[in-house]
Amino acid sequence: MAREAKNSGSPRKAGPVSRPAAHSSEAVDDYLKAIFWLSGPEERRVASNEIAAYLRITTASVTNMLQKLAAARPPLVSYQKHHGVQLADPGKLRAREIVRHHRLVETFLHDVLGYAWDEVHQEAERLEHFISEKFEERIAAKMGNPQFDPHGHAIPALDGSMPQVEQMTVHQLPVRQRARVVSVSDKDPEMLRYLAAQGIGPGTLLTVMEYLPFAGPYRVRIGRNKSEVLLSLPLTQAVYVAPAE
Amino acid sequence: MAREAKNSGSPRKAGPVSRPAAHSSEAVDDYLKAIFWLSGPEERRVASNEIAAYLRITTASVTNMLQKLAAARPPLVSYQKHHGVQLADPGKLRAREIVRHHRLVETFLHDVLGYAWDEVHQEAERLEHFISEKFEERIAAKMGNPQFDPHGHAIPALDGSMPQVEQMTVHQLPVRQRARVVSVSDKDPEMLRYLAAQGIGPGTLLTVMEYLPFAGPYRVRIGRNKSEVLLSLPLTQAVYVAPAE
DNA sequence: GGCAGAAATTAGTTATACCTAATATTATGA
DNA sequence: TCATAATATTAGGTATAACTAATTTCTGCC
Ligand SMILES: [Mn+2]
Ligand SMILES: [Mn+2]
Ligand SMILES: [Mn+2]
Ligand SMILES: [Mn+2]
Repeated sequence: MAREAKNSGSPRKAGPVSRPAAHSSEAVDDYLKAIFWLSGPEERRVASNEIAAYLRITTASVTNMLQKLAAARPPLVSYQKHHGVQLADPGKLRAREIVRHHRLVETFLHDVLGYAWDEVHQEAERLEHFISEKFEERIAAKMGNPQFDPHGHAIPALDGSMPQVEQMTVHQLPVRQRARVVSVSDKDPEMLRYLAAQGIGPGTLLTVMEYLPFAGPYRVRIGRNKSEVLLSLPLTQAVYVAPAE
Repeated sequence: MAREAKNSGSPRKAGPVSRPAAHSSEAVDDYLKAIFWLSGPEERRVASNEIAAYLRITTASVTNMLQKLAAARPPLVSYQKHHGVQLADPGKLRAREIVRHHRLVETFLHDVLGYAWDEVHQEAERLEHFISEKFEERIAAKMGNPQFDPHGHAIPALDGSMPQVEQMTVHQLPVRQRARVVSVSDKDPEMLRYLAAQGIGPGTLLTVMEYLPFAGPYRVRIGRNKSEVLLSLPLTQAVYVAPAE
């Protein structure tokens, strides 16, 4: 992908390209997404450090890319040497668009193509960069513009807006406080398979009955008062819930 | 995409990668496809020249890449300096796999997502490189393992085999010889829209009534003896037919 | 057989995006 | 306050895959 530099004359592929704006590269997309997640809802500055760990690359590479993102016109990030970055508006918009792509694709793979919920993340992680606006629009339409992906994550709207859902992890949930599962981390397929086997997914009602000292496990009642399961600390941190009235 | 070179230590993305073989790059895929098409059914050697024109890049770039493809282990092409290339078996297999991806994706976009037949090629041209084997398998299954794409092109089987259909262009069709449209070139969206408007697509019965000297136009009867249309030389070369019994 | 022109290759450059190693800056705690 | 540890930046290098310009090889024709 070393084209479109000085090469305004002849695009490498034939056919009229409808997309007007120059698309950001996969690498740029991934940095924007990383900053988006790491900066959190309060949109705090993110250290090169954190980005490097998140993307599993060196801090030198990160510094390099941050300088490019800041030098882009319009700038995608606001960058201050030695003091981290923040997404500028264009960068934030692009990050949210990629998140929309990711979650729509996940939902599509799950609902339309019958993928298991632990299989969708990996494929979406790649495809999110390469689908067109038309593809996005068509799969969204086919599924009736879904609001949530298979893991319970909210799908950003076309304008980038994302409903902020009030939520905490099971780890943070007080004992005996009944709660409903909002979403589950999609990063670890094994964890997802295990949770599914325990009957835990978005919508599941649960109550922490007891947590044992020194990092659990947690004894959790599923549903009204049916079964009980034991969840390790990592599992309780991967399940997000909202207290039920 | 400058990873996976000396970088055996830490893959850039988290998560266990199920794909075992190192995937070829988009550029490599495109070269293999170009050689595949240019060498034709008789699999003749292809000149750097032709590849450069087909991919709209310089011959220097082509020479460079051909040397890499030949140096790969196992070699993807058989290359002799100044005497063009031929696909080696691994290259041929990969080329056919990409063609399978392309045509399955086109069919999926058309049949499942409701794309018009002039819109599918561009999107498939990109996605063919990035879908997984699972995605391929799932869309194929969802559509009942289709044999042909929306333009009438045969979809290679999983083992790479492609039925060789007997066909000629309308340009080559003798006058008054009734024929059935097998396939239509998918490269030019405008042409596809025009042909669709004339009622011409895979399966259409037609007869050349007359061709006027000096590059046409051709007077062509559509169906049994309903309407007649005029087709320019480029159009008659874009429509492939098989004589009807 | 030799020569001109076409085709291909080599050489050197650019851009992206990674890397390691060396250096600089910032933050902390004695 | 100031030395040291943690962070970040710079400098220099690699690989991919394009480019232009210079050079070489091949081919067809006289
Ligand atoms: Mn989009
Ligand atoms: Mn998800
Ligand atoms: Mn495949
Ligand atoms: Mn086609």
